[in-house]
Amino acid sequence: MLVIDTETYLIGPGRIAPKPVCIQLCDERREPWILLASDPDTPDILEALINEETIVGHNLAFDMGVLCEAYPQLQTPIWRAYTEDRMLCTQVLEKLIHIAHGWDTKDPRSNLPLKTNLASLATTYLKHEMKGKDSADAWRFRYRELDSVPLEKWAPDALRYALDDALITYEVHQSQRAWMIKNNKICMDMYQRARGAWALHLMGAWGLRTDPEKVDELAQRVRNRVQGAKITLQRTGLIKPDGKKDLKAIRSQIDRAYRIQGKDTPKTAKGSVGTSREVLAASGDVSLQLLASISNDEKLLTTYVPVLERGKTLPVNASYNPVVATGRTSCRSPNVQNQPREGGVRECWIPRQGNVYVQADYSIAELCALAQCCIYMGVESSMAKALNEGRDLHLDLASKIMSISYDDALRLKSEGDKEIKNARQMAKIANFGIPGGLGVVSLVSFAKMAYGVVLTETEATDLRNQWLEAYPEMKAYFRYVRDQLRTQERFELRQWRSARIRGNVGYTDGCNSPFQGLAADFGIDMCFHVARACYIDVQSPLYGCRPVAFVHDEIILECEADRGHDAAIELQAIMERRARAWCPDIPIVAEPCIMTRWYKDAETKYGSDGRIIPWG
DNA sequence: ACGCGATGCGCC
DNA sequence: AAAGGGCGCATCGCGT
Repeated sequence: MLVIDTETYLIGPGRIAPKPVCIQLCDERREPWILLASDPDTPDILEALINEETIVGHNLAFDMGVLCEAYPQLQTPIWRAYTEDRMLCTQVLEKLIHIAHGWDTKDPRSNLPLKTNLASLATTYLKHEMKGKDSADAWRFRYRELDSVPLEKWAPDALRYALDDALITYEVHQSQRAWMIKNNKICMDMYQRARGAWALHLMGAWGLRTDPEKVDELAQRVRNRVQGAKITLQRTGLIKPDGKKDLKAIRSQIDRAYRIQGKDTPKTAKGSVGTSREVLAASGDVSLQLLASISNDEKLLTTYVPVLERGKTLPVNASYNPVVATGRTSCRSPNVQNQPREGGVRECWIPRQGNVYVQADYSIAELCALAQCCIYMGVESSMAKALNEGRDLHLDLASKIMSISYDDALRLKSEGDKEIKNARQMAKIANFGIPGGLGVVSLVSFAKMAYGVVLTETEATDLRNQWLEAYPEMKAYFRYVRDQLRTQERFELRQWRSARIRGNVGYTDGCNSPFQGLAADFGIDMCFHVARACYIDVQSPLYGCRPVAFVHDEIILECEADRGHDAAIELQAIMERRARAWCPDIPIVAEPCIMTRWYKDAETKYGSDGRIIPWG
């Protein structure tokens, strides 16, 4: 086992893999040593080590990105080591440990906020304070001053700081292993997630660009609408002279408006007057309704437009979190996983000159994963059966709701029958809502929120019963979770196949996690395999493509325009193959397409020669 | 000036 | 028996 750490030039937009200054190493001898990046022997030494050892690092993906960029000869060895489960990130492992215990705010071992930076881990595991006592920390951002400077001339603190990081990482990792064993919480998917972290890091590092003209158009449009309304609202006192909302005034006006209507004032969880768009819109008050009408544009203007502006001149480098409680990933700075589908934000993202986006997503990934979970449980699954018969799952349920055969449902749908269309809509509500443990009351609001469908409680009850009848295995699925909770308030969940542990779950999260986590597992696994094809598989049609975004069941690559078709087909093939590896009993389908921008509902579009051409 | 809880809202 | 989950981000307002 070998710890690798690097000190580098500074990071900046478009510079996520900066030039290294030195590489520190530490193995079981616990005597860290250092290689100068400028030493011509360094890449060969590293190559030999990476070919042999299990490599450990804190935020390892960053260091591997640095090394790949500085020494192209290391690319293949690094990818091989990831593929052979010889790459391990202590930061990712720490997150898995937290999830396994079900911790989310404080680390009970140290009573400190739950963080995963190296200093926090040193405190928690080693009782070692990395900061404050000396000047070593001061070197953190100054290593570029030491580029090509022989080690004899380094300030002792600069050397010590660099070496300490490697040693501490080594010691922390030993402690993590001891902790997992002592608490019987071995994080079996730590290598898998380290792979995912690597693929996601590369996506963030490559970055996304925006279309300057489109961004300006959007910004202009949205700004005008918000500005106009704000001037009016300042006169009515709902917005203060400084442009900020006066929540006190807004809340009291909402209260008044609802009283006038003879309705109860909507309250939040903590008991204050709710101020959501829905509340404002239903207030019957013109000013409040005006406020509601700009809510959407305000969100675009404050959250999304500034990021799009940045992308006009520099790559936007999102940073991904390779694992959260359910097993999914998350993304920040910016969060490219929650770009609005409506309003023209997505369409501002464009591939670099001469490229197209090759994109694909899994269809009904989580439902497929749910069916596979039932099979893993040893339960016969009619959902799996329907999927294996190639049925559209929503239409299948719709046919059962209407008490007709699947073939008749297919025929009616193709004829544009209204009743079957409605039934299929109801089926979607059931399929997407109920697996997570939605009760009747919540199902009603879920239908309204997500689909604009108004259900009575009776209708929701019927729908839920029909769903349970169509998929009898789901009774066993829910029963398993209930059984866990018969003798305890919370329990420890073990994911199928990945064996990832999630501690401290109750009923609804206990229902959700198995299938959401399984879909997340094959999603991130797919990212790794796609990225590997893009970066090092010279034989692959994806070679040279660059993944730029991952959104749970969707991946987007930049690809040279004339290679789009072959890339799309290969992307689909890898995606379906990786899904199979996790869900061997379910045929999971990926749908590829080519786009000139990030369109929300792009579909596979064929040219006259039968090859896929850009959508939109 | 800054931190933080509450609230609301974007996505899958 | 009943029970959607879970991210990130911006804003407001209060407290230190």
